[in-house]
Amino acid sequence: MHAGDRRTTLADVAAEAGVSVALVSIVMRGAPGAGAATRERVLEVARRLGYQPDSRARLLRSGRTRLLGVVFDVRHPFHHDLLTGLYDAAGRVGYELTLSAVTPRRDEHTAVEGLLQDRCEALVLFGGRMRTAELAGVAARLPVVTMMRGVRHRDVDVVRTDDHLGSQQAVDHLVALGHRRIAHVDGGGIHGSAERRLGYHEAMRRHGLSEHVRVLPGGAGEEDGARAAAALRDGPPTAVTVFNDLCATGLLDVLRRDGLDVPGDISVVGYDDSSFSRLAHIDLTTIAQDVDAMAGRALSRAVERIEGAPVTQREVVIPPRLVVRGTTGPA
Amino acid sequence: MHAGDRRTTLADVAAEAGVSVALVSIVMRGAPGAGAATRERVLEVARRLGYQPDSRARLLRSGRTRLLGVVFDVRHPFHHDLLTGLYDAAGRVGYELTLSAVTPRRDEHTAVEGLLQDRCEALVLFGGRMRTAELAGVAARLPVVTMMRGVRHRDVDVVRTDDHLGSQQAVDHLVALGHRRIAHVDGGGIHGSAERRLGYHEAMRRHGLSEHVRVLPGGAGEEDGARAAAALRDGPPTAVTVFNDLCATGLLDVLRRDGLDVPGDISVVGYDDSSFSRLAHIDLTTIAQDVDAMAGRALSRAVERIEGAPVTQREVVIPPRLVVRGTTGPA
DNA sequence: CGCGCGGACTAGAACGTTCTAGAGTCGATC
DNA sequence: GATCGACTCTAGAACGTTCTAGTCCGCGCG
Repeated sequence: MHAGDRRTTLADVAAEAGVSVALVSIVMRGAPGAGAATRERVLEVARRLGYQPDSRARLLRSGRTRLLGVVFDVRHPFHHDLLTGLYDAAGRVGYELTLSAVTPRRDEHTAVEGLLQDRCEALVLFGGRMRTAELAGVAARLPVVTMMRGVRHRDVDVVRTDDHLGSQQAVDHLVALGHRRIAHVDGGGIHGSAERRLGYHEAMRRHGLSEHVRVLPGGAGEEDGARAAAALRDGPPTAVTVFNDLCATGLLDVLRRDGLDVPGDISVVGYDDSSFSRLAHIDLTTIAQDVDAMAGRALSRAVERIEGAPVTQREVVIPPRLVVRGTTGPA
Repeated sequence: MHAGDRRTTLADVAAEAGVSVALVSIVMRGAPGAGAATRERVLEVARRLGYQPDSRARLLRSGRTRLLGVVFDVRHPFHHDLLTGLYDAAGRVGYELTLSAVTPRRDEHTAVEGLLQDRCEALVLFGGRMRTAELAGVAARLPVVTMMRGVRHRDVDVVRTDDHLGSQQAVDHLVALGHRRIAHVDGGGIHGSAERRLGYHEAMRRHGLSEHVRVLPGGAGEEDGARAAAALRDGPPTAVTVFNDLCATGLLDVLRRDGLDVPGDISVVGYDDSSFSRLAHIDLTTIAQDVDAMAGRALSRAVERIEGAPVTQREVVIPPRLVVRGTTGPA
């Protein structure tokens, strides 16, 4: 059924309507230069023949593609929120998005490679582990904006959340509730964990609580949180800030199994506002990243670079926001 | 920096290497018809000039695109698992994937439209609410495979899980544990809920438990599950099968707050094996869909249609699998 | 009456590939 | 020594658009 039949092209429509190909092109684009009557007739014929423009041919001819490549990881729920924001932002400035996913068996290089062949005008990379040198190599070809990670290279733009500030917001919230013995569960070597840890330190010092500083090894997974909870058994603090939500969930689980009441005996703050942290059953107080702001800024950085505007600020840092739910309460 | 400089093309490489454009094309494709020495030299030049093939031009010329369009919803975690499987399957048969996302502010029509312009050879649609008539309209243009929903139209292929069987597996599991008073929380009008409800009925009858059949109104969300739990307060059954995991989570939460022990007092089975159901804190027994099988079958259906193979089986139904975790136990 | 002007339309070249057909070279076979 | 085949390479058309540079026509104006 779909075997031999070529798709209808401008030429088909032109022949049927008895006009030139160029004129049909004009009509289809809504460009000026066609009479009202002809325009009407051409559109009718196009509809009747089921004409669909071929974006490849279109873009091939007109140098610009107005196409932005996005690399995201299917495993990271936050990336999906970000995609939503990015589609919105792209629509506003008249760009299209093409997506390329990273999966457990499809790495970033493959994903980026695919987008380069699609002749995107810029790349937006969510997180990822590509080395600065590799990124620079890509950035020599076309503008690259990375999100949710830091990159020290003048050709690579960065849009990220102020993790340093986020940790401080968590601590401030706990201190306001009367907590003093506040521990922090670390993220290990993962991107962002150093900043979150430093923010914790900073806030504790600011509140004159340096003597109560306590940092436990953790990680990005539930099991890391569970291990940290076990380590807390001797003399638990009254509150904990945790590297991320998943880790916080593992911690919470062990605490509750140990018979502790949350937030009665101990308060917990996560980080990321992952979708599951909203579940009534988990109901985790956490630090949320401002998705729309991040998407908007990433997009405008990309467009500025494409259009050759001077780069005023290579690194954009967005303040996060505390979301208070049920895992924090008075000391 | 990225302003005036055209990207390097085959012609540039050809000129620099002192050969014809056609030969460079041959070398870049790894096609036979070039001497070893020249091949080497051309590759070197291409690398030096940073040549990147232009997939648009390439595909434009060679009628085939070997491109499959995929429409997924950013909000649905299960779609991401499926994407992973689909990338794998596509890689195996030499097809590329282009993704188009549905977001809260970007609907299915927009997503499909974009893919049509990219000249995909077939479309794979995850779930979605498009009406059969609309789907048929698209399917008249190119092969369409829908997943995780039923469509009664001879041009639209379907790959889905056997929800009828899944519900029965849940009931069988509970009966094997000694449960007899087993209730079902319904999904309301959502796709798939009728089948899951019927499977429950069927299994209860098969086990001679028709007198204990009890169906409660529910839905897809946590709050629906919470409401169902409240409705159970007078004379709770010893076990419940629930429309999906999110709903089950809401139910669980209320049950536990009511002081019931799960699975001591009551067992709960969810449906979908959503990522959060694996969290230690939730640890939900559930019915999992076979992602790899679904992806594989969807892909082979698409390819068969593209290549004009006779359609032997329009609807592929994959059996689901029970995943036993911590929310079920002996009666 | 000739000229210029603007609107409607068209021919044909581009865009960067791939594909078809064929040209040239060299060594082996008859 | 002519013919063949294999191999390497090339010229040029094609894909479906958009863009540039027109042509054609009618009309108003000097």
